[in-house]
Amino acid sequence: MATIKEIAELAGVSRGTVDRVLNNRGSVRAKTAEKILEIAKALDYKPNKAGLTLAAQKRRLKLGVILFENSNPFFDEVMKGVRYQQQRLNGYNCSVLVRQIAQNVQQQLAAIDDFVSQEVHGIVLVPCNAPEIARKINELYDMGIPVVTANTDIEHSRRIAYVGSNYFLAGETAGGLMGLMTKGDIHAGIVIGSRQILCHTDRLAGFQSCIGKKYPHIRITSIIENQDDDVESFHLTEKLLQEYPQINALYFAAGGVYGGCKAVIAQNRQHAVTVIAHDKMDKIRGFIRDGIISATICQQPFVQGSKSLDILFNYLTAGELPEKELNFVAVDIRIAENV
Amino acid sequence: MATIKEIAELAGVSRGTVDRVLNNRGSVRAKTAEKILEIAKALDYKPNKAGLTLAAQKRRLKLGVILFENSNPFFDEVMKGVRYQQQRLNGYNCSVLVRQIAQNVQQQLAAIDDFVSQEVHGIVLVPCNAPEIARKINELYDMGIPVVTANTDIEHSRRIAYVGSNYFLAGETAGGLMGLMTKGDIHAGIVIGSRQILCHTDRLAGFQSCIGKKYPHIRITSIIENQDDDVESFHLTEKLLQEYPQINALYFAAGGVYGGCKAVIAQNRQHAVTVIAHDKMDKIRGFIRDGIISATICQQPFVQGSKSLDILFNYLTAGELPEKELNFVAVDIRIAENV
DNA sequence: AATAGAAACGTGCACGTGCACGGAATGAAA
DNA sequence: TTTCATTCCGTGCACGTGCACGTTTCTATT
Repeated sequence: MATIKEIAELAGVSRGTVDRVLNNRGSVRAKTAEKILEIAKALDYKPNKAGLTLAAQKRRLKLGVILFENSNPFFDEVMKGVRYQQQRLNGYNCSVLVRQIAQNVQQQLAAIDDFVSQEVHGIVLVPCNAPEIARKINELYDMGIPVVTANTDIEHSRRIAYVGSNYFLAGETAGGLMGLMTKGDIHAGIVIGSRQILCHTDRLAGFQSCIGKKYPHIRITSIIENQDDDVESFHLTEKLLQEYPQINALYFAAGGVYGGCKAVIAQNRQHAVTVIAHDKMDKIRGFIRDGIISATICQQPFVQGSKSLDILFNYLTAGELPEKELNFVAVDIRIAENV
Repeated sequence: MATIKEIAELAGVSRGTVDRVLNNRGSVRAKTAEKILEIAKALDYKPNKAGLTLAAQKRRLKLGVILFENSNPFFDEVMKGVRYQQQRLNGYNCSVLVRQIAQNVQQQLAAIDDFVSQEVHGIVLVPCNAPEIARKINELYDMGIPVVTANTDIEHSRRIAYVGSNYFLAGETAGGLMGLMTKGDIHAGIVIGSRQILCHTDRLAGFQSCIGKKYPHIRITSIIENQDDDVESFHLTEKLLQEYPQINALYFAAGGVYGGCKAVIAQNRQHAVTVIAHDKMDKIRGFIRDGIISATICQQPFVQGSKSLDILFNYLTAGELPEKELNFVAVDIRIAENV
């Protein structure tokens, strides 16, 4: 690997000049610059990462993470990934501040401002889907504070990267699993959180698309909304099962899986109903192990937490963006055996 | 984060002395050492990783990778992970040499010796299961050349880490999928590579264990060995299907999946037979997409290739071992939708 | 008490990069 | 020719660590 020093020697100039050319900060004669660029190209110069990070940590890096409070157990898992990366980055003299807030545009804006006043160098954000947030992200970008979105993306914003699921594909996969795990006439009920939330409707669309294309033996009987709430979910699912005794499959496209399963058990239908769900929080892990939930599709919360921070850190130290702006985590299927 | 310099100043000694104490290379008065250790503990000193890597690359690191030649397409995927990491590590002035050899103890020993004569600082190895190899690994360890095993582990050896599947668990998961994806009386045929190969028998044992415990509707009709060869696999599977017309499920526990599927299609049984297999090489990806293979369990070859090198590099630069000696890759289920 | 020898410790360089400061060369105007 | 400003470029330090070398202090022996 070529170093700046080597290039400088070959070009007969000093390291400083090479640095100016490579990071084009001007004040170099065109002829000299050309010569240096030529040599750099010939030697295939790539900046040494250890050197970059070392130089970058003159200023002790401060990163901020904003995600939703742990009313949602999913974010506990994301947090584990954040914690892991926090510890790792600590070894690079980089500190990570975490703020868990309610899912609320105003609070989110306030949290961002607070981080700015604390002079963080970059932010990982699970954005609320509002134009104010998108505008704020662009402001931050202009101020030189890069933002990485995690779990949920946001349109019309110059976030440097997104780390999370492809929700439509996850829905399709859920449909595929239900298709493979059922035979004969199937009457499927679908439980989603809310039709207002993009992630939920994306999954729903994917599911319907797959069923429609490949599995005509499955008929969608009813779609209900449980607001991601277990109590609500219990009652609505119970009502659904009573109203449609022919239902023999359920797809939980979002939260409230625990409450829904409880309703299935309360009706003693757990052997008659094939349940497909998402994620594998501790609360429902037992249901997966016992086969009450046949399969679940996970969005790798740990990876989301750790990777988003990693991307931000690399951007700030090495000035390096990931190849893909959209870093989709794999659609991860779990059944009783590999949960 | 505390630095050596800070500790030195607080202890009223020089950086060199602190270095000697922290890396206990002796020649420091007990009282001084104690004082330094105390301060280091109080400040929670952790060596800075960027500094470590920078210091380590005075000697240009050379790593060696030995895996089996691409007669086996699985290792092409592993190679992609190796290539990725190779490029990344290049940015740390670390070069990676790769050697693909036949699955043969003598050749493997020769390849190792060759790497040693080229003065590599560490080796990633897919080991042949032979005591000579284990002994060689221990020799290398004593010479200060650490070895990370990938894909297959080896007993009684002081490899610093293993990166690969838990084969028994993967087999159990295959059983679980077949159980979930079939109804009624099932007669299952099993095709493995060889009973001599530990990975294959581990998967088989896991599969049988799961079926025996949870899915009495599945009866294992016959177990055949195809030596991981597609031509062999085609003929044997064809014979199997002819001999047992009642077979309506197949588990391919190892290679030769392509040949086996071809036999199923040749018999026009693809709609009657539920096929579960492992891995998703390009060759069989079409079968997965078309639903001829209902599900496949992957061992994340890319991760195996990249992670093993990463562990080795971290060990050599930061002197850091992963928390777990056994780094199992997740049991990764794929169906048509998420392949 | 003198001296050798060992133990204990300090100093400086290397690793690769970024950046501030200052010096040298160049050109234009007086 | 001198003066001045601008462009261009070299030098040195910082970041954190490891290690070779050199120097000082202590202990033991004559």
